[in-house]
Amino acid sequence: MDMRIKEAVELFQEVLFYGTERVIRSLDNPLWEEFSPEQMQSLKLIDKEGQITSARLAVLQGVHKSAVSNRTKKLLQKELIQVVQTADRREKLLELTDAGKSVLEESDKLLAEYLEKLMSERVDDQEIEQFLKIFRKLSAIMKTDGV
Amino acid sequence: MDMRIKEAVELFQEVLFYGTERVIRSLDNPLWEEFSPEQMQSLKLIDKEGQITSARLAVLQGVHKSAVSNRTKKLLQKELIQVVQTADRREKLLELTDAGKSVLEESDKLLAEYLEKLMSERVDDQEIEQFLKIFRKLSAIMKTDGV
DNA sequence: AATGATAGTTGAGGGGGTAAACCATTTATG
DNA sequence: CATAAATGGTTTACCCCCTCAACTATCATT
Repeated sequence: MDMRIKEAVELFQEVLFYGTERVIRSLDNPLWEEFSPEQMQSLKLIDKEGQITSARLAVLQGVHKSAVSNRTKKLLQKELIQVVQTADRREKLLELTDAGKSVLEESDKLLAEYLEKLMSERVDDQEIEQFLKIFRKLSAIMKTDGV
Repeated sequence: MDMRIKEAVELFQEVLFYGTERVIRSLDNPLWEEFSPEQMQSLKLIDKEGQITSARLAVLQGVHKSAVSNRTKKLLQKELIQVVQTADRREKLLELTDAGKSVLEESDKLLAEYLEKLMSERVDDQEIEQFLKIFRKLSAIMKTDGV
């Protein structure tokens, strides 16, 4: 039992904390070089909600509103998102532009190809099921507490 | 099959790309606030190898040598590592100081407690086995290609 | 000795983040 | 109704991370 925890600690650090970072950095597709992971995540979240406020985006990404404000400015410059004014003139709703939508689609497509290739090469069918199961669980856990 | 890939893409992004970051940021232990994840990873790698060169550390972390040089300077200032001169006077071997070792130990202990609590609460025994199995596989995949 | 390769450092430029101060606007309350 | 309090965002200062290219120092080769 103790050994298992020890192994789990090593694996969690290796895979989650450091491995992913290394992998992201090594992605050499121009799309992933032009837009940061956090920017891509913003697009994804905005897309999911259709329209979203800065404040909510900050909660979903788990960062301060100033971080979102900063990122939003960059996405606006790149013309991937646009702002819609609401009745409450303090708040601004963010939504994707057509360019933003196609960047997001393209990114998902690339990632899908990547994973599909990887899985077919190195992971058998039964393992894929287990992958999904474990990742569903992780996703659920990460959403409630932090891990 | 197509649906599974689609779900896998979502889950990978949610868990690996964004979830982990969010979790790391939410860790409120002073240890994790004082030292960045990359700094902790450096300590872990230096510990594993006993003594290590800048160049090798860069390869293991998957970053440019300048990034390592920069980080090394900070770890030296915090007195977590020290430099040993070799015959080849161009290269410097890094090794942990006693302070560095105890920081690393403390960090591993905290993480172990964290995971243990988490697992016992939300994950049953059989799932833990699956977790380990999947993460071993992921770790292996990440080490060879990037994901 | 001269050329070339190797180990690290430095500096510019851009990504990420926090925290606190600061507008603007809306809501609540005396 | 007017003033105080709360809310949504922006800005600024400061820190960490990274890459890329230029540069120093040292070792190895020819």
